Amino acid sequence: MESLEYYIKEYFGVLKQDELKVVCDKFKAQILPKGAFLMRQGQPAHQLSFIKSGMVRLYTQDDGKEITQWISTPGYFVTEISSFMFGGSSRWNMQALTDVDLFSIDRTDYQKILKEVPQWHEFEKLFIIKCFTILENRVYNHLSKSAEERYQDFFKQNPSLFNQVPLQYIASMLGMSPETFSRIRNKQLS
Amino acid sequence: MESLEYYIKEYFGVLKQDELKVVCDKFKAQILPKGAFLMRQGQPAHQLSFIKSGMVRLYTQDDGKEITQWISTPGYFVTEISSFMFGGSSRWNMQALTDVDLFSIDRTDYQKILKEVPQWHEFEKLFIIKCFTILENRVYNHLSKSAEERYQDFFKQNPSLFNQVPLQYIASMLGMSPETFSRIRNKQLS
DNA sequence: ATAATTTCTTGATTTTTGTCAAGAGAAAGC
DNA sequence: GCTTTCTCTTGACAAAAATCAAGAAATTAT
Repeated sequence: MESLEYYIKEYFGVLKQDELKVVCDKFKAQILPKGAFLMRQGQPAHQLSFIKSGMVRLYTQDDGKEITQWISTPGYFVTEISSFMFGGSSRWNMQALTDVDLFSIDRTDYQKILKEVPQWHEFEKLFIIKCFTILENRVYNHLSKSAEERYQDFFKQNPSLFNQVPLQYIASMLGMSPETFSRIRNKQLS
Repeated sequence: MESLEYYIKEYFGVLKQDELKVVCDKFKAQILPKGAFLMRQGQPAHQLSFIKSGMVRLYTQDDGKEITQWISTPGYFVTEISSFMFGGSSRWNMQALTDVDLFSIDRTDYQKILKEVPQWHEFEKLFIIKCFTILENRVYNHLSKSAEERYQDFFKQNPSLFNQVPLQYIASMLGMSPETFSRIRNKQLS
């Protein structure tokens, strides 16, 4: 649980120690084997999870082809926020790429946080603004950069991911075919 | 000011009438001529604006080339949220594409809203989650769709924009060259 | 109204990226 | 260990998109 406390402090700002405990206690440890689904496209997102170890892939499957939206790694939170907050159905699948250790909270418990930590809305707000800003940069990358530049930028920021997950998923997430990814990769190595 | 009240209700949820007044009164009418800048890349974003009429382009200029991130239209809010909320410098320029009628609020006044409308953090949170969700879809479009599909989707949702602003800006914002945009457009018309 | 500037289109060409197919390599299952 | 399955690479080719250049069209300024 220590890691969760650490990251909640990091992402959500400085809570009082007792508040931090209130929040963390609502998260429950959860273990999922490789291949298991945390969430299914078209169904409601009933939980928010913090990844303690392992990796989770967010992807959509539309008329056959799969698009990997994101790969979540230890130390990050993961959910389909629109569905989790407003109800409605999730736009993507969330599947464990490896065995995964999580701390998860369901919608009901999540809503109880507010009763005990009045500032919670503010923390959420600040957290989501940061996420929003990162996404804006991601859009910018697609407007201004070639596949090769997107590869390089992402590799610089996440070198370790490249030997932990199937590269085709990283390719998809960066908006290129596996073949293009492979060729760029080859060029970089030599 | 009626339109501002209407949209604040629409975006930020149902406030009490007196709270709504508190919020709206902090926004000041502002008129900018075509070509004027609301904000400059590299400088702090000191205001949040609601567009009453006219259009505003958000763009970056890096090593010569210009990337249009977004074109904001009447009924929407516009700022560089990271800079506005956290300080630091704005990632893009905001320039009036036409004469523009705004209601604007500066950071100082914005922060005062909280003192008078305790729920404001929550409204902001919900608002930003919606924006975040829209951005996620925009990323998805770049991962999964061709230039032509992005054109068609955007045209369906914003047909009126196409005869109101220079098309090269729309092209950039959709992640394609003006020439590609022009050819797709030609194909659609015939 | 005319001139100057900006924007848009079009063609020719190059570059980038995707697709298809086959095989090599790695990982998982038995 | 061996087999099966999944993943990655490579080549040949096709398609998509960018670039360059020139001219047409539209807008703005004078």
